[in-house]
Amino acid sequence: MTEFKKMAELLLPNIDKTPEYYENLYPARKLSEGARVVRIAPSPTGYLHLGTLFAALVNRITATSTNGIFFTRIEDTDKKREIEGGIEDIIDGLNRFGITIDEGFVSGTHESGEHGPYQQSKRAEIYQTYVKDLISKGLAYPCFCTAEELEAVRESQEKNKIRTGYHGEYARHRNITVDEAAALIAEGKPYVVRLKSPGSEENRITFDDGIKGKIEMPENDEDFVLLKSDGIPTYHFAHAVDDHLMHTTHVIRGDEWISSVPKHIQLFCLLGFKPPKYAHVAPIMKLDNGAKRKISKRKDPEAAVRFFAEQGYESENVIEYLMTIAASDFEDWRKCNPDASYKTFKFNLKKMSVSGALFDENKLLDVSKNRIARLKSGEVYDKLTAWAKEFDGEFYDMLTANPNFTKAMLAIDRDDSAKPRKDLAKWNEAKEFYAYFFDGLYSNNYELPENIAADDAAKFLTKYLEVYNPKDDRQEWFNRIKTLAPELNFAAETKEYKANPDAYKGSAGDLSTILRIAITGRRNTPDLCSIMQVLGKEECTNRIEKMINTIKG
RNA sequence: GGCCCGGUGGUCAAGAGGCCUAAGACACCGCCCUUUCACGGCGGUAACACGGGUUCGAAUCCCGUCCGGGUCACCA
Repeated sequence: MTEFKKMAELLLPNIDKTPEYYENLYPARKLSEGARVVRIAPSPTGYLHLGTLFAALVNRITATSTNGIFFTRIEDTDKKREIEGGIEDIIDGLNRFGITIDEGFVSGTHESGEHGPYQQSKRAEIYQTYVKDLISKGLAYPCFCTAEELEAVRESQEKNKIRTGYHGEYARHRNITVDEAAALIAEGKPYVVRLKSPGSEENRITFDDGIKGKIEMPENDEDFVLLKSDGIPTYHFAHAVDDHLMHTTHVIRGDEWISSVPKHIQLFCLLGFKPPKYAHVAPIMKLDNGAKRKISKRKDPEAAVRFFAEQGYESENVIEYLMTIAASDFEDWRKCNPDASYKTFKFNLKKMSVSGALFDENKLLDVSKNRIARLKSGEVYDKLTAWAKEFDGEFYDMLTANPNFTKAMLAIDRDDSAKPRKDLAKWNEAKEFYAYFFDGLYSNNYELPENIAADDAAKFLTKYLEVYNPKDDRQEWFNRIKTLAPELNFAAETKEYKANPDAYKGSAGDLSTILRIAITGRRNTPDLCSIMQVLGKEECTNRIEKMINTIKG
């Protein structure tokens, strides 16, 4: 038995499987030509945030547009940082945004697929099998350095302006013998397993990034950690083993990983795996005191996807916005295909931006408005009440007390309009926007514009009550106001008034403003005639009388 | 600091040596439409980081400077 094999047996005596066993267990996928197998590998160390959602979306549409597979894998190798409910929040969150998952963790609690388990904490034996193989080939070894020792080396390297890290002559345990290791183990010393990197800083490696193009970097010469002292792999090692065994073809991930690519490529080669294609997505940025920086889940409330739900952004509208960032030609496509699902958009990784885009809430608002404007009142009702049910119980009760009333309200300037209003971008704006339809929200202090005298307002409203007919259509409704205009010394036609402003107190438009204030307490609202129809004769009459009395009293 | 990547209006961006007098969208401003607001229509302000090359010709290619971002863990 060689020294290396002895070392392997010493370190991992209980591992009796071989890499071949797993190679046979997870045979290649049968997929059509050009199909891409992609994945997202979140770690449950926090809640679903915008960056993860974005990466998931890009992976999802890549799989969709190539008839490939999109799977999820939970990277729970860092037990210290893991949070309760993290998996559920991320996976179920993805589902809520309409990101369908073909394989792996398809929900927070269920996994499916032939290539599992899809949770790294359940794959320890697999990783250890490959590590054992590496050790037995002299490509990995145990390192007994303590954190303090490592830190001391790093400090001295810094002081002497030497490249920091565990490489070359600084790789202290690189040539440790079996006997030495056995002695240390017998003493109960903890250790990690490191890669014995055959690389050199002098050599350059190049790879063709799916988004950024050709990238050239020094080869990895760092004896980085494969297995932590608890026997759990680091990200790098788990990535190589998992994506090989799961037959990932394209690794699409955040560009903070670019600098690790030399490690990853080296690992794939040493393990005898074919490396996947890499594509590194630029992060979504945020402006902070004039400086651009990666959006952070700790500092930025909008980084947590929960924020959008609370605000009442429709999840599909957030996706719509993210698509505009992911593909610069998406908006043009949308213009030509207003009704199509974004999933049918022909997505091309190569067209993605190489640098990070600033998160633009104005744009999100605009995209959302445009989408909501396309909805009919029934759909708006369903979505709005679904939101209110979760985030605003009081409003929910108001909305659902009389569904037909609420739907009629939502239909104003929407259902029969060729150019539907674009006013609501997110549901938390609705309460304020529609306040005057609800007893608990409506209030009125009868504030008139400066050019209208209270007396005139009262006179007009009194006369209006005499002719008010709730059955009027829009045209008749306004005609009635026009007919009242002359006797109050207001111009019936706006043009007339504008041509000769001194001859009148105002125009019919001003009179409708008085009515609008009486009914809604506001100067600006959607179509007043429709509002009055929805409110009904009794309510309108009451509101008008109340204003008359307030002015006179 | 080393190593990577990147710099076109306030934002997202089109742009592959001549089609660039630099598109489009968001935001902003103005006008028109209009019973208000919104919608819609029309118009406007506003950009190739800087300096050197290469070339008949540079936003586009090369070099340098500056600026920004990422990364240098028993985190992912």
